[in-house]
Amino acid sequence: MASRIESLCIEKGLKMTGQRRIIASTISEAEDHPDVEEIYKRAAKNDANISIATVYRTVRMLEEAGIIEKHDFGDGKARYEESSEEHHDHLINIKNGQIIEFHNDEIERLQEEVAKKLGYKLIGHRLELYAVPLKE
Amino acid sequence: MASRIESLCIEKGLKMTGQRRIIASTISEAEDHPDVEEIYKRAAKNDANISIATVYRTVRMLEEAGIIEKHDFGDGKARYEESSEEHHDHLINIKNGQIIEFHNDEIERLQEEVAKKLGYKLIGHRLELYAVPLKE
DNA sequence: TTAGCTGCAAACCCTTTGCTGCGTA
DNA sequence: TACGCAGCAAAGGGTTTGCAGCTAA
Repeated sequence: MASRIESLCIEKGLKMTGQRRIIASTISEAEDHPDVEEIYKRAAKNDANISIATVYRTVRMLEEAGIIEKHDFGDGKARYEESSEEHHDHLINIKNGQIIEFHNDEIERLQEEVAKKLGYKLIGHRLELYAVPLKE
Repeated sequence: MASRIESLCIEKGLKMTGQRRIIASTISEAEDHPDVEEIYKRAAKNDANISIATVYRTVRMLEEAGIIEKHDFGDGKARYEESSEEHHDHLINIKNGQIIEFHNDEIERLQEEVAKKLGYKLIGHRLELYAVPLKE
């Protein structure tokens, strides 16, 4: 059966090539937030012929389609994850780079409120918490 | 009298060169969040001999000294502003790129709380609101 | 005097793109 | 078949760096 990503490609009249299938499922299976280099390495395990240019083109396409999300955690390279139903923000453990997802309705609400008070309509936001473990 | 930045350079045993003085006061006088190219252009009005490499080296030095703050609003280039007493976050008007500073104690408190609940001690954060004007 | 700084240009890193041949629909 | 796509390598944008001469302390 066609995966979620395949259905979306068909819907948009895009060709479902082997490379796209592999790159898409690589991101889908990732439980972390891999950068392009990492996606490329993982995808290459399934098809050594994929080029990094194709990975760049594919993640851009998937991002524009809203299928995956792009993040920038300040290390100069883009990281990706599959879009989820529930919006979430990220806490980055600065000791080891581990990323924890969280969601807080109250913060979300306050953001809308802040924007409104300043005379703006909130379209999006970026919230990252940089932290260290309380104890080892 | 020596400016705040000059005092800090002396304190750290750094040389206070003409270029550093100019770059520092350029950032100090800025009321926006200029990128390196922009700082370079403004500084060049006072001394046409400054090179962009020196601007890069100086902003890095000032940032490491905690004198200025580096931001990345997602357009691929670093932006700088003088560190202020009061911490603040940024709302970016995505219609025109204008940046508005704001501060919200409640959001700050909730961030600490979120981190603590996840077993972390909050060290820093990044919060940006992307928004459009409510009406023109 | 001398350690540290500057300017220049080359190098770097991540990302995008032009071109040509290939594969999906 | 035909148009979109892939691979390759070159180019692009922001940033860093090696080197040789210069300058603040």
